Amino acid sequence: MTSDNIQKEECDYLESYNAKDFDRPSTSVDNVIYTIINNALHVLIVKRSNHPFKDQWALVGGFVDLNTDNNLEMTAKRKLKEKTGVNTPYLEQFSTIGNKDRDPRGWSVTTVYFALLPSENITLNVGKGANDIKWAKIDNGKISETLAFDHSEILRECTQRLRSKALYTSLPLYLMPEKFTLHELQEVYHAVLSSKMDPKSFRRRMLTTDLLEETAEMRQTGRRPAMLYRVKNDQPFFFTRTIEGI
Amino acid sequence: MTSDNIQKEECDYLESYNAKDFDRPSTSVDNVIYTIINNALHVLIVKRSNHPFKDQWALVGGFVDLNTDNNLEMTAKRKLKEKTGVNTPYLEQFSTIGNKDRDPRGWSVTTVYFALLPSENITLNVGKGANDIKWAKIDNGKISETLAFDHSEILRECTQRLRSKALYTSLPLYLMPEKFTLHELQEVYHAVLSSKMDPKSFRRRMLTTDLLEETAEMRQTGRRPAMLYRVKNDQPFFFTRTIEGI
DNA sequence: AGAATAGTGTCTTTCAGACATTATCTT
DNA sequence: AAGATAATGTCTGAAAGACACTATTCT
Repeated sequence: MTSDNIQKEECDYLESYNAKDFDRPSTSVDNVIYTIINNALHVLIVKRSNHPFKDQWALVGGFVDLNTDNNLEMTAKRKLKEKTGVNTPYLEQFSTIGNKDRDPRGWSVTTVYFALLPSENITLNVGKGANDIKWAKIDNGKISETLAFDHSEILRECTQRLRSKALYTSLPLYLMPEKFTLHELQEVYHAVLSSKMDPKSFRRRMLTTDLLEETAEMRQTGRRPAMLYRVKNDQPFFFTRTIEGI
Repeated sequence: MTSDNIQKEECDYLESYNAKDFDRPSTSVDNVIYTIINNALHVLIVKRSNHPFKDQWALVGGFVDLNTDNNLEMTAKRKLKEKTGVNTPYLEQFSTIGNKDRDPRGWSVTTVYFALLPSENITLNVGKGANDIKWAKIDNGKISETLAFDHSEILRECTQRLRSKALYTSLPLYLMPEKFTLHELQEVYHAVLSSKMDPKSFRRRMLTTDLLEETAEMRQTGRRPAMLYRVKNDQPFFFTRTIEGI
């Protein structure tokens, strides 16, 4: 058969193809949206206003809308913008969970993204499908609320991933406001890692790369003023060695 | 409203819920199955016997079967077993691609897994939906065949991921036969990385961890015989520093 | 002996760990 | 001066890089 014939055949096939002929799992996206508040890691959760799991807390997510979303990442960004009013500076696909038991309505697939945001300039908005929204504090990798579906497990695994990445990447930089001191940055690493690091090792690591640049300003704290830095290069950086907590 | 009432309400909701009421993307799984043949990295591809992309090469994949597959990983393992006759010693979820353009039939989501297998004991089988199957040699991150859908790009990105993981993990061990020499293991690392490593550094790294154990045998090569090793601990190992190519 | 492959000795380099010390500010 | 926070000096240690060297086999 010639290649032209195959193309003709494929057109005929596509015309007669009916997307509803086969059973398909439902497809959603969930976001684990992290920020830092009062030196502690927090995650954004919403209270569901619809069944199933009505009135329970859940991650920020929703079904893919085949009409408005060109791809999965657009679904993630749409939900994130709807709830926070901002575009996230960092969004990474974490993992996809699909099985027949996670949703009482049947076979369901969710693609989980995680986002890192500075907490300034965010105005929380309950948006569609929710009647409450809040930042939940992460303590020892867990929050006090029980989440809908398998979201508690997703949150635990995602936070574990963020933690292990903080040992060899600059990802926590995406949680920082525009200007910050090295000490403040180290506190954010501590919040993510749940462990402390040697200040000399930490500063050496941050300053020998080309990640930061000094501003002309100092943070006036009432004690010795601290140099304010800003991010110079907004690509994530991967160190060749991991750093240890204390 | 009491919690009992919510539960009752949820039951009513689920009874009236019809899974076909909303448009859903099609959901598939694709496997990037790697092995080593003649000291070169290869990937398993099949020739499609159905539209779309009929008679073109593609990764080993297929739609999720909601009746037989309890979760996404089962779909991946089912297709892998169907084509190779074996269960893979290593399977990792790589990434999920979902958009409206990747499949001419419309919005489609695929979850990509990658597998690492020793090439022994494999009997290739065309299985369903294919009329040919073969190992394609990966040269500089690419194969000579053009793949269906977005599979060429998926393969490129997945191979890049495997490469970067080889710099700080023991993953290439899953490509080895039961017994192997350190030199053979290093050759496999070279095939994955497309670059050479210092033999002293490589051996030191492999032997100071608890990954391998000596067998009582030597490989007779016609020159100085080499010690044969086997894997002692089959968990993947993460080194705290990356190794450099030459 | 010479070639080929296996494997080692050892010095250098890099960067983190440890921890004492100095610097700059306020009260 | 005392106290608090910011920042550095400097020694040690772990593991990789570089590369010359030895070991074991076959012809």
